[in-house]
Amino acid sequence: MAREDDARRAEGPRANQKLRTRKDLLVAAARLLQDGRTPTMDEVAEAALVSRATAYRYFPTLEALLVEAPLQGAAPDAEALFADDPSTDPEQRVDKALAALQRMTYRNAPQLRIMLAQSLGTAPGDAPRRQNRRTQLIEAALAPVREQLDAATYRKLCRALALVFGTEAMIVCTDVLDLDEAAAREVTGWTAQALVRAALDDRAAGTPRGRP
Amino acid sequence: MAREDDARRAEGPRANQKLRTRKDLLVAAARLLQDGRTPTMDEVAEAALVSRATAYRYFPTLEALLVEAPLQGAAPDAEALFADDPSTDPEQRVDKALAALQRMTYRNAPQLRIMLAQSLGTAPGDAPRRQNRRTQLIEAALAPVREQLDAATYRKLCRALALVFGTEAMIVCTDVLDLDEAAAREVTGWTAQALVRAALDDRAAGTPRGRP
DNA sequence: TTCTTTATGATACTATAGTCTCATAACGAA
DNA sequence: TTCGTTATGAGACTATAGTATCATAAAGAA
Repeated sequence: MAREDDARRAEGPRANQKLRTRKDLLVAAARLLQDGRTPTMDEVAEAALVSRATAYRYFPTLEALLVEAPLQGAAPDAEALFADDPSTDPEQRVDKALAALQRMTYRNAPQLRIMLAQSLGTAPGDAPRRQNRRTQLIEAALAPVREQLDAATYRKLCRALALVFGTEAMIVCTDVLDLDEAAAREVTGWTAQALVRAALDDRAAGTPRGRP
Repeated sequence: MAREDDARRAEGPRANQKLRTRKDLLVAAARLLQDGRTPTMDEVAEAALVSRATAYRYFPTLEALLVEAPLQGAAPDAEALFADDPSTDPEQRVDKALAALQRMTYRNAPQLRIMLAQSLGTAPGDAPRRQNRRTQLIEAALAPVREQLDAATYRKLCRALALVFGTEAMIVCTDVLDLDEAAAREVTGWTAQALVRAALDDRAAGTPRGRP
């Protein structure tokens, strides 16, 4: 019984002790990740006041530990974000959702980089599905106009916005374009706005590719 | 003279020998990467018929070697792509460039995934720069309209298109949206087209945010 | 050919990831 | 309290990344 790959639901004896140890490791990892560098398993274990062997008893790899480390400010909840927002302007709502997600993304950039790198390593087929925050957010922002667009256009807009909304867009802005957060905000905001308008124009024009 | 961090331009004596060794390492790495797994420095060195120590004389890290490994079908050369293309329609040219890059991207998807994962591992500051194919391609496609746009709009359009043109867009389409290559082509094509039009509309409207 | 220069190979070294084993200390029940 | 169970700590072990050093073989010039 040396290995217990998933101790998420602490069962059996000493459940509380195991939950505490697990939480201590995750909190320690998150705290070290905030500094922007990838800690070693030794460092996380030391910060959590446990031995390295124990750390490996709870997480099979260092990455598994880092990936589960809690994100600061949690994910922006789609429903909460628009709960008391009477606006029906899709551009405004999309911009609001994008801003919220981007704030979270940049705040947790080091962790998200590691999580993305991890998911890239495994084959896309058999891989554990990536958690998908963006789709909910995008659909919530577009809710007021969903009925105004035909299904194909709506789906296309959702997909196009997914290119702008996630960690990957942050990676492009940082690593390829060398932009800071404010500049990234500007570019992604303009892009999202252009896409929403284009979808609405598609509706107005009738034919998908038609121009006046 | 143990280290020679950048032997790209072989200078001094035995220039040819050094060029050959360097090329052998890159070719070996590329061949191993085709299989979809990340090779060790030992494996690359052995495949290239050199010692591990020599491999480190040419590339400071394994990552630096893998990142420079050549891709199948080379990168679509921006100048060659538009050399005998008289078209000045920016939408058409952008679409052509996007199609060419995407073909290459999907052809080398496994290798590009590894390369991206590698580059994500290191901090964005001190990391070895990622090779950047997309910017040249985008600028070549937009050459005919560059003068028609003010500098800020042009720059914004280039950056926005960078979100759609690279490996990251392929990752989003595959891992998040679960699209095949054809569907990805459709979404990115529509997105790029919308962005080009939006930039041209910005010009027509005078004020960046104005709508008729 | 011979000699100098230098790219290379061999090897040892440290640091970290990850696995495994065993002894111990702490928990929880009696 | 005592006692059995078990989470933990300590440490050895392998594999790989990366560095450093020294001897050798090969290139190129005389």
